[in-house]
Amino acid sequence: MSTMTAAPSPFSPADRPQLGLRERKKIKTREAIRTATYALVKEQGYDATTIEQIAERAEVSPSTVFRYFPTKEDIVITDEFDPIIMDELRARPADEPWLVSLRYVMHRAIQYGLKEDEEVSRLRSHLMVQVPAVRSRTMESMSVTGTMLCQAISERTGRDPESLEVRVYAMSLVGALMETTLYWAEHGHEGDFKDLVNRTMDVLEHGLSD
Amino acid sequence: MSTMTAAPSPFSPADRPQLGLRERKKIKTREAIRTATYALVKEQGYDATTIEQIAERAEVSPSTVFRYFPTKEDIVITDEFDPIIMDELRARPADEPWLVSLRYVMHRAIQYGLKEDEEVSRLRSHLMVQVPAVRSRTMESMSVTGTMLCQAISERTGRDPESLEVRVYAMSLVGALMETTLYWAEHGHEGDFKDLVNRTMDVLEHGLSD
DNA sequence: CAGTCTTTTGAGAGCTACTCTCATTTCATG
DNA sequence: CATGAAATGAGAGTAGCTCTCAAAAGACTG
Repeated sequence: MSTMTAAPSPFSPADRPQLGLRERKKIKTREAIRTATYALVKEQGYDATTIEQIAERAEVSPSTVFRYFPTKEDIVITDEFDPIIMDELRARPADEPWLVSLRYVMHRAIQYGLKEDEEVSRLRSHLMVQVPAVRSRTMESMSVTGTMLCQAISERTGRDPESLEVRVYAMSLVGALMETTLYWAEHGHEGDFKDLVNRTMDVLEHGLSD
Repeated sequence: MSTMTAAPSPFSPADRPQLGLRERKKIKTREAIRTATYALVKEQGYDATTIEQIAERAEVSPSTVFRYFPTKEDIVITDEFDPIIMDELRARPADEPWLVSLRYVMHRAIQYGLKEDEEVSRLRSHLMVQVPAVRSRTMESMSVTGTMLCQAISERTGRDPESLEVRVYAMSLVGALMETTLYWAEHGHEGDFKDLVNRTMDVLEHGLSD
């Protein structure tokens, strides 16, 4: 999911020879822009990094950067995890309790995301804390994740994905996970993120009461 | 709270003669900018409205607009409800169940906000749906509301306001209310917003199960 | 392989949100 | 009324982002 840590891309272009040269080049360009951005941001900080610099290092024109990413923040936050989470959720046995499935899939996503490139994960959540624009944009992208979750919940429970109840439920979940990520980053990424997620899920299940 | 509807200002400058001329002028300028913005946005839409136009109609210079509001979105979304909600929460009897207090205060806030200027309320939530930048900025400001809620929860329950549990709880609540506002706006503001909030609180209390 | 068609790219102009500086005006104070 | 502090306006400058158009590069057909 968008709030979660993630690697630039789950697949390298070489893995998809079935794609035409055009498509493969596009994927490479996309990765080049993101890699350049991460490097520059790490060197000089987010605000000091301009699109022009990113374009230069990625060896494309500034126009091309905007063609691939609508905003500067998107270069940092975009990931490809939403569909993966969806698939994982669908793959869970239908009789498994919803919250159990959710917890399991979250753990999988964390495992997957962190393994891919832990440093990028941390830089990203760090930026969420430091740069308001990135945080805003992340939250914005979370609403996409929320919509996706609504769909998943609907498939599992038969409820209307457009109903207020489902939407509220999904959004409160997404908000909670966002806060968990922030909390983790604010505390220097210490401790196991998985444990934090567990505690978060506990709060959502039982409230603050116990 | 920030996601909630609200009037430009709860008090008119005339009500505070104890303030110096300087302070009163500042309040007036602030209101003039906001009023001008609402009018222009209503006439031409958000994106088509430039800071220059706003400045012209408010009869100030563009520099002054930025001196009062850090970003264009802030002109639209800033409100003064967070402290009011805090006070209301503190005023509730200490032995009242937390969720009851919360529900009560939410209703009060809605009542208050809608009465002040219903049209502005609706325009604002409409912009949340239509303009991504406004939605992002609203979400951003919600984290402020979330922090405030953490404080309130802490005062009521004695828990650490910085703990993961409290923060997650507050943020899921805020996210849920945000989604409720969006839902209301997407459905043409039909029906009683109070009822929607009640349903939202039900979901938060009991989950989707029942 | 040549030629055509389509997609992608680069170059550059242009808009606007936003920042910073400095001179001027406006209010507060003794 | 004079002196000091704060708010304003004017203007220059930065950078994100959009749009247009012509050149370059991959895809397809005879």
